[in-house]
Amino acid sequence: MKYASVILDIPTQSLECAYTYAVGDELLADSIGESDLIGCAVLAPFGHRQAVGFVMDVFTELPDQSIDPAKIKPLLKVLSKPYFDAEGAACAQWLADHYIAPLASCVRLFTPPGGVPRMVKERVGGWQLIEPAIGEVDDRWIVAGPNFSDYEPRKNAIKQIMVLEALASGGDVRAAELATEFGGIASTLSTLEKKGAIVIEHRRRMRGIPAAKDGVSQTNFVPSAKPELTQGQAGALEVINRAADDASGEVVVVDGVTGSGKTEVYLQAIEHVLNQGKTALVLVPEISLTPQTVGRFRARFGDTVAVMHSRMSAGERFDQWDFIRSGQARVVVGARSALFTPLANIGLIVIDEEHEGSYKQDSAPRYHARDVAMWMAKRRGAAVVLGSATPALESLYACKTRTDWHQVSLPERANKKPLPKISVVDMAAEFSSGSRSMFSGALTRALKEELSSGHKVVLLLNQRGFAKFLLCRDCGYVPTCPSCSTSLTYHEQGSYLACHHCGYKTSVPPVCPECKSPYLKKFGAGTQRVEAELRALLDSLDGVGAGVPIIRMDADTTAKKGAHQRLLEEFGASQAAVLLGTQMIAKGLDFEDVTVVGVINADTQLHLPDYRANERTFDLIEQVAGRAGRAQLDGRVFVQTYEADSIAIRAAAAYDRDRFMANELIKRQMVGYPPFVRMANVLIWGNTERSVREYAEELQGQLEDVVAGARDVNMSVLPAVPCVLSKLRNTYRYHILIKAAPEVDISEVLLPFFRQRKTCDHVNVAVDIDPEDLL
DNA sequence: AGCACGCCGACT
DNA sequence: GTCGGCGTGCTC
Repeated sequence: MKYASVILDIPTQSLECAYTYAVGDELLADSIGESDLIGCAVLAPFGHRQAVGFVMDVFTELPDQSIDPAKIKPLLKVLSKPYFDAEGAACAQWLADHYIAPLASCVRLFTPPGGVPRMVKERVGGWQLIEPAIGEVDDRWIVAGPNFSDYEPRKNAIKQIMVLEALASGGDVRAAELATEFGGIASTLSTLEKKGAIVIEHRRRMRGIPAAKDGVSQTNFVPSAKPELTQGQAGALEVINRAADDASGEVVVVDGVTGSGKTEVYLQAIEHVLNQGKTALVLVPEISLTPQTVGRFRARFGDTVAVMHSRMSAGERFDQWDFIRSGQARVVVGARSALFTPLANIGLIVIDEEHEGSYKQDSAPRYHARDVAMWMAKRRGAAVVLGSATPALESLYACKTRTDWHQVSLPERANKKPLPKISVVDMAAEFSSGSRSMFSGALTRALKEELSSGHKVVLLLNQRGFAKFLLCRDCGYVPTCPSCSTSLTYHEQGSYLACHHCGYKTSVPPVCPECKSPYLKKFGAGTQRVEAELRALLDSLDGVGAGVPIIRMDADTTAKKGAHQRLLEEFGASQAAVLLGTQMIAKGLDFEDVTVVGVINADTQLHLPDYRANERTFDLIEQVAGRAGRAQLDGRVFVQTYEADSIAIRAAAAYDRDRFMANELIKRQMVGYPPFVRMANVLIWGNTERSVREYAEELQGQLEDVVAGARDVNMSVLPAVPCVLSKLRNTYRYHILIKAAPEVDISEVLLPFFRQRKTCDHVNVAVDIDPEDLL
């Protein structure tokens, strides 16, 4: 008798542990071999009803002595092919433990969305098993039959003749294609098939990919040319290849300025592991996952490239998932969720734009793709490449302090062009000299010069500043917390300033405490208003005028599917034009005739109560500067700011990351932030302020007991305070920050407490390990 | 005594 | 997530 350990797909905290079921021999015989039972969806009896579960492990003997053998029931049915293997099961368990998340939610990461059977509650009659609505789809293909050349259609059988001609000139055709061209052809085809002139074949179709001749593979694929590597690229490739050959989970940080050809290094490193019979996984931030990005990988590796991201339809994802599972896919390019596709034999995991916050999932399980990739690589003997023009401070610090992290630099652009000169424009000075415009004199002059000579301009509106703060327009003073060194956020109701780390509160000062100016501004401006002002400005400039289009790219204008792409094409096709947008335009754009880049408000996020604020500002400037002067034309960059003396902005303007990093590391060490401490953020939210606050305070006490109970652990629980976004979508939010020394495994200490904690009605609790932000 | 309600543990 | 067992407290 075999036994299966099953995690039930019922998302609740009280069903965390796996249940053991007997596996009947006839069940195995009817479905699949025993080794493949791991990862399968199964139907299991559970109390008086049935539930869908996933097999985590298979045993030949009863594994756990504590279970009464009489209670064990047999599994009823195997519902699917395996979604993951033993390695995947181990990963799900690790995710659940490390991120303190329900195991069922971690297992679900491995299943193709929409393609999984589940139990659904009916209005009458209780629970019902719903088999997946999404599965394989076939295309009908018309292929020449045995009598193809002999068959003579009647002269008036026009449709028959057209079909045969199409077949003779273009080879195999899809029935659907012929139908769109010639209209109803069903009877025509059946006649031709009867005569043996054609054969109709059913071939598996890949949704989202133009149908290829034999369903999947392109027969006439020619890989794109491998360009000669620069010295820097060759050096980076060598380090990566060595790490891949070492197969011990080493990490290589590729620190390459924009345009330095990081992608080519990835391509050749992937080729290296493919040649050894291994596979490769490439993660890209969701917004950078454009057809062009995928195209570069397809151009080199052809139809062995699978793609996986959240904007694909459920059908497309299912097809790609199945393509990967079949083993035909050798390279997977995708967003963070691609980590969980069934790619076997991974030799290399590339994470591009490694510093991007979107690699952290913001709902349970709150995993970070980089950390999951590193865990996987270690287990499976792969190497990890972290690529970025602005690697995360933590990554650079790890390279300096750990032997299994390596850093390689690509300091030169592949086209040998120098990086564009960055000018910092002090907006406080502009203001005191009488200008009230949001566009400085220097930027206005540059707009006029470049647009009138037919070049393009990119303007970035740094909108990551929804938390309002107070700013003195004369001296740039921003009120900060006396004990936390973060800026205070402005609260409309009650008109007070508050610190969201320690709870410090103070009233709004009537004049600037530094220079006594009454011009205290509450900060935060929208793209629409900037667009209107920019339009007025352009229309007033000689040689520019109303003919120059402004293309606005923000969350609003890119909401529709394909809008992002369309706006970029519009910008590319224009002569002189301005692209005005939020963060999303900071990276990946590659237009040859962009000669000016302007950052309207570089400092808004400097004042967010976020310990990464300086780093994010530095990154943003470096990233957006790389958009200028990518081809023959020289580029200029203007950074407008009220914080002209801020280290982040000064150092970014000088492309001096070492200086920034040295300064920032000292600050982080003093105030106690990563990489010098590890953090966990406990979020508490619910419908009434009082119940949330009271529960948060109770939880704080319990957590303090937990930490006190853990011996020799350097760890502390900060007081429960309202979140920066204290009221969000009608829920009230509190948080408790926990800090620990870097060597402490926070999850290990907190896990038992949260696993046994009873859920509380009306108040929800979530733990965020290594939080990306504390808002 | 009889019943409504809420809490708590079991479910393999 | 759902059920049933059990204790509490109110009602007939």
